[in-house]
Order: sequence, then structure tokens, then C-alpha cells
Amino acid sequence: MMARIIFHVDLNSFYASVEQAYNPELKGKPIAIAGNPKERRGIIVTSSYEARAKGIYTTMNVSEARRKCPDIILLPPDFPKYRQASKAMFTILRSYTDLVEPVSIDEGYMDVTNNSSDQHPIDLAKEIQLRIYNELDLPCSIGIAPNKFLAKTASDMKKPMGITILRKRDVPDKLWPLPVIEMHGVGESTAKKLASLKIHTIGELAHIEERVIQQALGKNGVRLKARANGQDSRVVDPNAIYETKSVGNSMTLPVDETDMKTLEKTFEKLAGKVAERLDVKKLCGSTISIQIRDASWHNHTRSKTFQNPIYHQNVIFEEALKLFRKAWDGEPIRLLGITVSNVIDRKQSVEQLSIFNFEDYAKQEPIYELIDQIERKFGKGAIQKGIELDKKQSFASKTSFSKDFFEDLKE
DNA sequence: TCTGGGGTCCTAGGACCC
DNA sequence: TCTGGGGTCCTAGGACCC
Repeated sequence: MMARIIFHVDLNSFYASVEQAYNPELKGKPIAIAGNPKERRGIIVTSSYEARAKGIYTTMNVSEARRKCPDIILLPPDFPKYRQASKAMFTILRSYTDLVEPVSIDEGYMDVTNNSSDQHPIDLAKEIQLRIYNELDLPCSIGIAPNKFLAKTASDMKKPMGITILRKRDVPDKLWPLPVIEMHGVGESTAKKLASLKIHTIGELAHIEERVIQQALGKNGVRLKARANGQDSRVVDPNAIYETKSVGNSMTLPVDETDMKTLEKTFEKLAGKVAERLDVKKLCGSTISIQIRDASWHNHTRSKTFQNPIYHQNVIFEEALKLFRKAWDGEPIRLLGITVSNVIDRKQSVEQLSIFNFEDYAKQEPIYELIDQIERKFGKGAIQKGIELDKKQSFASKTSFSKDFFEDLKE
């Protein structure tokens, strides 16, 4: 197989850079975007390099940041602004290839293997970087490599405004000496487990026996070992962003809360936000989950799956509350969240007619032919069986008798 | 360093089916 | 009455990323 050429483009300290681009007076100054600067529980989301130099980092509490850097300029996040800048950046990337996969608001992959121009990849990267800088006033780093993992790793190596090539043959020298926690996909918990196996560097992970890593970390461990060897066959998928799997909102409460009225109000707000976002994207989902975080940072989730996808604020609110009442032990609560998952497009969402609805539907239609066809498709007795199973509430996922399906059959 | 809010993927056990 | 093995779905929790 021909070697691929993958770019990973990463906008540097994105939110802070956008603010500086909009307001040049902020350039060269320690600035930070804080979730909610007024709230006791506000945290630093991003900071400029000038702020970082003074010890500011992401997740740092706002009051802590003020103490460390008294002249810091704190700004509330302005997501519409960031989304616009992000869009403009991806438009530039797509002017070079359709094979652009946004990963988040500020980073994405490109597969430029088959780019027609005879430009050297490094010159192409320079051109892209310069355009983003000149046209949008935003700094970015670009990693160039034969796969996603190495490209991502490379873009991290020189910031801001770096361009880094990481070839397969560079892996032993450039990657293996690094501590394993530096690897994307290895967090604190995995690093700890690896340490207990006497693995401290990426090189040591690269050479561990397959059986041992599989035993300790499962599938993920096997994958990490491959990555440590510079192997990653994931393709650049331009459609990945359109495949939303879940939509959720959560909220940290001003104080650890036990008052039911306040908690109910919070759920109402969250249900409203989730419903609104589902509306905007014309989505619905069949599973609802709630998240409860207690004062000691322990998370609990409860979920329920329905036959029919939901999206109404009231339904989301009521189901969330039901789950909550069953799950809550009365302990003070730090955070509440609602997520709707198993998400599908509302239009094609197949208003899933249950069999009972089907019977109603059938009364108005000449259906003997229809039944015959269904039984031919799903086997003799399928209808009867469907009715029985539906009574046990376990039918929906097996065979979806959608309206569309019936329309199709009638032809 | 005591930690916001948006996500994705994986695992493991239980229910249920064939 | 006791018994396999394979598969899917659901639920709860954990890890990780930006």
C-alpha cells in the first residue's frame, strides 16, 4: 500500500487567539477565557501564551488565576465567534482537498496523498499555515506524517506556528524516549497501570509483549502498543462530524445542593437546552441518561431506552426526573446532566409504529396483500409474533415497522 | 492542581433469543 | 430437569480528549 500523507492542523490556544484577532489591543498580553468569571466555580478554559508563561493553565480556578497573575485579562467565552473562525479555517483546508476531517472546533486532519499539485508537502503546509495566519490572524501548528496518530503527535511538537514532519523511521529517535503519558490516548489512569508493568517510556510500550498488554489493558492496550510503534490505519473521514451520537448538557451547581426544588429547576433548564439543541439539528434519540456528580467528584449515571425516539422538552424533563428520583440517595450534589443518545435524524426517524398502531393503520387499508408480503419477508407468523413481543416491550429494536416501510410495501 | 462542559469509545454483567 | 454456545441489546461505569 502506498504511504499516505496526512496533515494534522491545530489552531494554537484557539479561543484566546480568536479574541486577540478581534481585538489587537489584547495581543502580547496575558489573557484567558474563563467559563464564568464571576462564579466561584469558574475555571480557565484557554489562555494566551503570555498567560501560560505566568503559570496559568486550563482547568485552573479563576480566583487562583487572579492570584497567580493579577494583571490577567479574563473574558467570557463567545462561541458564535469561535465557530465562525473555525468554519473559516476549515474552508481554507477544504480548498486543498475534500478529505478534511474536523476533530473539534480547533483541529482537523487532511489527507493530501492525492493532491494534484507537485508541491512538496512541507511547502503545502507552509502555504496553509500562512493563509490561516494572514487571512484569519490565527496561529496554527501542522503535523505531517503517514498516519493520523503520528500527524497529531507531530503537530504537538512545535507550538505555536510550527510545522513538523514525523516519519515512520523517526519513531525510535523522536518518540520512544518520551514518557508514556505524553502519548495521545494515555491518561493518568493508563499511565499508572503501565507503571505497574514497569513501562515508563513510549519505547518500552512499543516493545511490550502483546499477551501482557492485552491482559492488562484489553483492546485499548493492543492499540496503544501499535501506536507506540507508529502504526495507525484509521482513515480521514470527512463525514465523521455528521454522525452525532449524543446530545447532552450538564451544569455544575453554585453550591453542593440538596434542595429538591432547586434540583428540579436545574433539570428543567437542562431539558430545555437539550431539546433546543436537538431541534436545531433536527435529531431525536431513544435513550435518555442523567448524570449526578457528588461533592467528592463521584459520578453516577442512570439511563433508560425507549422504543420510540424522544425530543420534546417535557418528555426529556419528566423522564430525567424519574431517573433522578430513583437514583438519588439524598447526598449533596455538585453537578447534574442530561444526555439523549442513540441519536438519529428526526425525518428518517421512522415514526416507529408499534404493532398496535399498525393494526389501527391496517384497518383503513387493504392489507391482506400487505400481511402476505410481510410474512414472506419476515417469516410465517411474523405479525402475530410481533404483537406478542411488543407486549413484552422488546420488539422495537428487532424489526422496525416504520411508516416508510409500509409505504414501500404497498407499491 | 481540587477540577467546566461538550463529547466518544470501551468494558462487563445481565436479560433474552436461537 | 438440566444442559451449550453464540449473538444482541441494555445499563452502569470508566477512561480519554479538547
